Amino acid sequence: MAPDTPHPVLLAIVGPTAAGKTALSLDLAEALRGEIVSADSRQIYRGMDIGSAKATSAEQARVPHHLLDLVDPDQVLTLAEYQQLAYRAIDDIHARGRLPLLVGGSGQYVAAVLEGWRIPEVAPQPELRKRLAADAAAHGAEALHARLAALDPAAAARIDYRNVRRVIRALEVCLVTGRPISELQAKEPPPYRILRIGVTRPRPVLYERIDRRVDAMIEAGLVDEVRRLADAGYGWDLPAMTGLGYRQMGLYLRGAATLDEAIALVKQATRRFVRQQYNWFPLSDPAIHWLDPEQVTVAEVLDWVDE
RNA sequence: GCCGAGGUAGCUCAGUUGGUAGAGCACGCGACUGAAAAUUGCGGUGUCCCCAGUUCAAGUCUGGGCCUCGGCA
Repeated sequence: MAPDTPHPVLLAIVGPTAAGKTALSLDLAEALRGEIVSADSRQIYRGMDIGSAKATSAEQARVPHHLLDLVDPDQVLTLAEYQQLAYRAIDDIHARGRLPLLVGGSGQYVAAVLEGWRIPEVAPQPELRKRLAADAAAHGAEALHARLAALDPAAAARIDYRNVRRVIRALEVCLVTGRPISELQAKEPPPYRILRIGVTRPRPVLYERIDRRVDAMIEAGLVDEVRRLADAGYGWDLPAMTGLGYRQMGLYLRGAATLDEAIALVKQATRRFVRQQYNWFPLSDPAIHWLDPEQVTVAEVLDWVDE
């Protein structure tokens, strides 16, 4: 047989919010004839542009973007659906002879794509979830967790009983399929040569950038954007409306906080989010080529990508 | 200036009859397989304003000082 054709390359740009992933990925995509596949759980919503720091129309004109504006804020796009769409977009970009860049800060989305999570094929069952949640409220989280332990000890051992949301999902899969969720979960790495670039900054610098970015979002009209969504009838409990910026502006619009308080809350929540993101993208991960945009030039990054 | 209240963790504060401190938030570290910017676990934080005194022992009692807030002038 002929030597294997090398797997096509997938460039992944990961890292915490406000570190500069967008700027770097635009430069790289232009230089490498690439197209951007967003891995951002907030930029999938139409009408949520400022708060989600979505690429502007000017930026989207520079480089083709995929997986933005997929659904309205009252619609749900599940992880499994996102994963499928991402693979489709990546394969399509490859087929056209271009380079896909997976860019985003939603750790779970990135992991699902790069690690090839095989996600149990059980769509959310709203009424079952409601029943289980009521159960937990009535008899306690431990009782619900005990139910899971009876059906799937391995899964129960991995999930804290107080994390009711994840206990419910695990139970949901076990009850619907009749099989333990822990047996249905697997990883099948996708057939790409994956290069991971992590964009990072010293923590204090990052926090400073967050503060400035939130201020810029306010100036760009975040309050109006959120008001428009609320006026359109999107409820504050929707997943889309609980995102950073939207939730806190909601407090302001409902009179539960002053604008200054709401702004401070956005900044604080974003810092917390950054810490959570580093759990998905550890600085110690040898698979990630970390860089600080202040320390390297795009040309140097390109050299590295070329190997 | 007088009267009152107060100074304890980055912030807001709790601290029993004296036995060298603790909550929330912040902050730090983790988990994560169809809600994930969600949900969730763990963990420090420290001249207890300063000086002197009483005491085996002072955040706690006494005296003095400094500062903050409120009221009255």
